[in-house]
Amino acid sequence: MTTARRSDATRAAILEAARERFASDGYERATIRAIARDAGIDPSMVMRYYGNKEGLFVAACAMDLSLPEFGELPARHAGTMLVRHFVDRWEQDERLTAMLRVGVTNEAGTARMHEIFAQGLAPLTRGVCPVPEEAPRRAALVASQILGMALARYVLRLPPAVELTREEIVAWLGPTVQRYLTAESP
Amino acid sequence: MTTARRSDATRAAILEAARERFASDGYERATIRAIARDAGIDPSMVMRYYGNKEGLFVAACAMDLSLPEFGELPARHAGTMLVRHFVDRWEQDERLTAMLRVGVTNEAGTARMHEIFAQGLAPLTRGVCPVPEEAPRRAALVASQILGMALARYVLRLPPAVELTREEIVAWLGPTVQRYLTAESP
DNA sequence: TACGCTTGCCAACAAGTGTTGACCAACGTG
DNA sequence: CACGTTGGTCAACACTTGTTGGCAAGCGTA
Repeated sequence: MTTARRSDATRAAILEAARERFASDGYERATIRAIARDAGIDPSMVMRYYGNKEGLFVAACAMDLSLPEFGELPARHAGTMLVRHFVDRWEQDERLTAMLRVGVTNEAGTARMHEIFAQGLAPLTRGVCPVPEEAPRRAALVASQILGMALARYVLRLPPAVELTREEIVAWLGPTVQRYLTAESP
Repeated sequence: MTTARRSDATRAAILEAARERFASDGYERATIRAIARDAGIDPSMVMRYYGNKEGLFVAACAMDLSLPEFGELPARHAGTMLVRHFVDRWEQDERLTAMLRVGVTNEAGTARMHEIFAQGLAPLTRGVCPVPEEAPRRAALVASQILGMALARYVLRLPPAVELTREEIVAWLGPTVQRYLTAESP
């Protein structure tokens, strides 16, 4: 356990500003100078605390990959629950949008997305889908639908996608994800 | 009709190099210098022929938004046909990947995606889906699934998504899109 | 041949980038 | 109090970016 430092407030301000900038501007356009300005400090502080820009991104998007345990829950509602869980998180955690935006243009971001997919989503499907060796493929299908909605709604902001309510999204995507998880291979 | 110019070969080389760079690097990292180097000419030529970087992007991604006519075709296969059509185009036209990558970080790219959605996909759903005023919402759902697969497969390159065959994609996503188009609202 | 237009290269500009090191003030402990 | 450590600013570096203007060579026409 690391003891509290006098600079913890500054460090936190930097991380929050970085998350906002990465989420709204992407990796290249989120400049260290702009982030520092938002945080109300000098750009050189960012370097001192996080080494370089990539280190800052890693720190700003660090999170545990733990997902809720679906193993014990009724497999027939896994789709709906998964969609609801992701929509809720996406609404309240800028890191997800930041990672999606950065994952498209930055190599480290792409790698992090692969990691989250492999360690977060793929194992989870293993417990739900019928044939174990089909799990990665089914996880990819699920990812395509969930990331696609995030892309349309939070990044591209297509008006009809923005206007959907959370419950509408759950009602429409839930059965899709459920089918990708448990329906027999076509 | 514009008459042939002596520089048409160079212009075409620039556009092709630009498409490749935009598709693989995104807007910011696709520098004019790199594009010019790929095309084997001086960066200043790019400026002369296309004005500025944004003009180059517009020219490189210009295309007609016409989609095949689905109005006359059996509405019960519209989902499968739409998915097959998009997968085929995506495989052979770098402009689509370029537009997706750029649309995530660049404002002009986002605007172009809105345009393609509004003028390309949305009108097409109007002829297929039951209630006309639901057409935009259903088009957004379709877009989320199709763009999501493009994102996972061509941009993020999640291994299981890359390994899917075209026919597998059609077989899995076809029914999803069909449901988004024609199933009654949940 | 002489002229104007096109094609192309070269060198440079101004602005912005990530990054670094010197320097100052405040704090906490001996 | 003196002193090392920490938090912070300032100015500058080296580099890359989009963009511009000048100049030479080639082409077609008169």
